Amino acid sequence: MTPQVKYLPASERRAVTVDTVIELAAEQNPDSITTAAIAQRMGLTQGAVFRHFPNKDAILQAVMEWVAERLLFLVDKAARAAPSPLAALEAMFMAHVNFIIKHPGIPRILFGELQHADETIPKRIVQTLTHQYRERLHRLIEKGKANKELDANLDREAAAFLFIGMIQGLVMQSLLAGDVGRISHDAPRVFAIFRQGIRSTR
Amino acid sequence: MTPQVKYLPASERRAVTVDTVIELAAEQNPDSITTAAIAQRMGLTQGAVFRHFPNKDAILQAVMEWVAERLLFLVDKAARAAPSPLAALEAMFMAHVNFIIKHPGIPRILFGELQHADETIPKRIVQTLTHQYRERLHRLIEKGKANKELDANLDREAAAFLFIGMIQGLVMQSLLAGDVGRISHDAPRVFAIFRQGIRSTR
DNA sequence: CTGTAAAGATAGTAATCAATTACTATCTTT
DNA sequence: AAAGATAGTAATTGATTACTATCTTTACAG
Repeated sequence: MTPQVKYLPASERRAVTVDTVIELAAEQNPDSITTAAIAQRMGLTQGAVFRHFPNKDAILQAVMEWVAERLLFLVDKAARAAPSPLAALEAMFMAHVNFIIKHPGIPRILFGELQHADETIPKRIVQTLTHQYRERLHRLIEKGKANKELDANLDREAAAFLFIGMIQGLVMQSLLAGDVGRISHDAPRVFAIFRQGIRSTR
Repeated sequence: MTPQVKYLPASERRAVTVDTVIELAAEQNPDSITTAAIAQRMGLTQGAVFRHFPNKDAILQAVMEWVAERLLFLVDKAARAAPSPLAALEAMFMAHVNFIIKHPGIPRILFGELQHADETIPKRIVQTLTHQYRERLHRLIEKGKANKELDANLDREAAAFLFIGMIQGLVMQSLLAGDVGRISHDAPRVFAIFRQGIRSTR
């Protein structure tokens, strides 16, 4: 996908490298993506990669930073455009799901990072991301309670948990089936049950 | 944990190897568990492992088979002992969660397997497992509908999805926090929302 | 047009890991 | 207790991988 152009300015090369890693992660186990594979996909030799990153971890770190920034941006945009807290939750959900459909490699990289036992820098970025993500969910849920849209007794932490869990589940099933397209089919149906679980009982 | 005894009969050695891999997976990235590490943990040399398994993949395969069999057994037992379909779903959920708390390495191995792009044998075992798991969920949901416990219009596939997704989410959060104990605290709260989402609206 | 700094190519190194092989220790059976 | 079977050892091999040192090409400013 990403064009194979030589002699890019350093900042562009770093951006292309990030794109390439995400692209490769959609096709193979992210942990087994070699610097040689990244270079080949860009049309460079392996050594050239190290002109732009001090080591391999720095590449992954750049990927994680891009993902965190981009995902939060898209999700915020979707939530802002929604007319009510509950609608915002659904919009956020669908925006997240669509982001994953567009970049199927990303959840795989995320999962892979979480596997590492030690506290790597990429893992810390994921932690910060999910923390900020949960904060947004908590805020929307409280607004929904004030709004009477959501059950006043709703356990907001558990609800935020379930929200993220739904996405996890969708991703896992699509990994199992090897079919990313299924997600867009299943996502609204799953959200419907969630909605029933959190909304106020009239 | 597993005792370091030499000259075990082949079948026992294979069983100990499986235990050891699950043990190691709780401590480090499953993909980076080397045959040397497995051997060392058992008190053997690296080469000895290959006396009992033709290659490394066969070890993982044995692990997956053990997990699939054991999980389905525990989950079935829990469901059978429950007084109603909805209670069975909850019992199944808690049995699954407790299984993971006891063996935190297992979900990590599972995730790791799903990452592989090609159709490996371990991946196929996971597919079979989740298929059988979903069948059980579908059956319980239909029973619950007949029983009037569950909403007659409930989308059973989406509900099964969400059920598995909840567990995924709990596991992922515990991986993030590096604290398996949190699961037992959060699991019932998350299930409560799920219950609200699927039960019949009286 | 040309000098130069940045980007990339080439050709390595050291470390790691799965797998193999020739040999040895231990158990089991009769 | 001898003989055969089973389990484990020690050393090695070939492949892979992140990373590096040195040389070459390109883009572009003046």
